[in-house]
Amino acid sequence: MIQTTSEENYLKTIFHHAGISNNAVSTNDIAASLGTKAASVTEMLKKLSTQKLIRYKKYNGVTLTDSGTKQALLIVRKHRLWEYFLVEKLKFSWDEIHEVAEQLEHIQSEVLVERLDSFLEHPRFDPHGDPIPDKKGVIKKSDSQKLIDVTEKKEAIVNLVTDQPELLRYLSKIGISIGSKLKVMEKNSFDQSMLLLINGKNKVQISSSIANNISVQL
Amino acid sequence: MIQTTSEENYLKTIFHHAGISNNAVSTNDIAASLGTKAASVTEMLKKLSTQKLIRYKKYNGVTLTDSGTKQALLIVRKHRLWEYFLVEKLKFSWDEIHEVAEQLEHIQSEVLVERLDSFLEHPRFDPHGDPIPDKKGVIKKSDSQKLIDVTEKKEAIVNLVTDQPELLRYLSKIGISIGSKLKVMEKNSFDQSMLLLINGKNKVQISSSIANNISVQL
DNA sequence: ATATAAATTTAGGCAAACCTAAAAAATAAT
DNA sequence: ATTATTTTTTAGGTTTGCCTAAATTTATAT
Repeated sequence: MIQTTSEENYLKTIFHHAGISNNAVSTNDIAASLGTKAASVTEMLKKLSTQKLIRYKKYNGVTLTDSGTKQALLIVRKHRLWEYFLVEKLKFSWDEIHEVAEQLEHIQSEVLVERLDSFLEHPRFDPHGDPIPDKKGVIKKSDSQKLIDVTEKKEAIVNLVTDQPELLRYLSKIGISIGSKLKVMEKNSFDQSMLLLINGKNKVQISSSIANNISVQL
Repeated sequence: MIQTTSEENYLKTIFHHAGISNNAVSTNDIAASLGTKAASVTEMLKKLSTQKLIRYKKYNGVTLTDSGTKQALLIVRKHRLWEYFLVEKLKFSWDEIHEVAEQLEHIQSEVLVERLDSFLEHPRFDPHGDPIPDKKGVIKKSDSQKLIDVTEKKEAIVNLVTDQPELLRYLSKIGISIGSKLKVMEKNSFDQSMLLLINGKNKVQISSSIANNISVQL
């Protein structure tokens, strides 16, 4: 039942790529995310498949089984709890935590996770605003949507951003953080870029790929 | 400079066996502690030797270099800080913490260790009473305690003895004086007598009344 | 529809860290 | 001082997770 660090990283990556609807994920996408090569991914997929953590047919991409999803959610739970700990207790800033949380998430101890959760008083969202699955792997949904889907002239409050450090640094540089008020001034219809007014002050143009990685509440 | 988990475990084990005086440690002892075989140890010793972390001559045991000692102390620092965290913040009992601390000590992040240390308010001793090295690897000596209170397998340095001439004569006869290094090999639970290893050489059995009159520092 | 390109898998290798069995060196015992 | 025993090292394998290069399958384009 216990996974190696490498297996855990594969499960987590598949989970993140599959999204809520558990879409099939391609070998190449996994390789790109993990910084490995496609051949290595194929190898690992076979291994995870024999453990019934994924459904894998040659050339067809993979999906997580229920068991695999559960495992992935527990890793995500650990990652986000540790992130919360790092920011709330150890006073890390949110662009410093990713690398460390990547290591901490692999510590194997169920009791540790539950004690940590209690110590932190059962936080529901990590410092990026991402929901923390409970110990059964259940994620409570927030009624947020992607910034890219927000219609023109609407105002929204930033809810969560991905934990890619570069993106986080860029966003903080242009003045976007969790809680920022964004007003969509213009949406460029052919490249999906948008002009934002941030906290009623600064105007910034952002690309669709960035807008795609910011989640907001209206 | 960064060690693998395995290399770190070897360094830590050598450190613990060598004691404060950095005695040579045997291949077999390392293998026994780590649950590996002597052949595997030999292999790793070669590797650590080329990294100048240990001094290794075939068939001669190993000692840590200054660099190796420093690395070992930093691992010990991390281990003990995490143990303190687990007990003081997460309410683990002290017999639950070892396994988890064994994992946590390998997390690679200097800033994490220093922030954890601050968060815990710079504890000087872990829950077992062992001193926590500072960030430079310096161990502050604990206050002295009675030899009879030293736990099994611990090493201590003789600090002072009472001034009863008979006792002094007896002690000098069996090779114990101020500055002697004592390792508690066995504690007999019903008469409180103990078997000591003196300066890494001679084994001596002493009664509780003698152990009660020797003061040591860890 | 067939050629080209892209994605994926297979085949064969490599390094780390372990193993067993046999050889060599050091230590202990007669 | 030789022999016997223990310790350590060498030699040759194994597994995990990675790699490159070549083969295969699927997708794209003319």
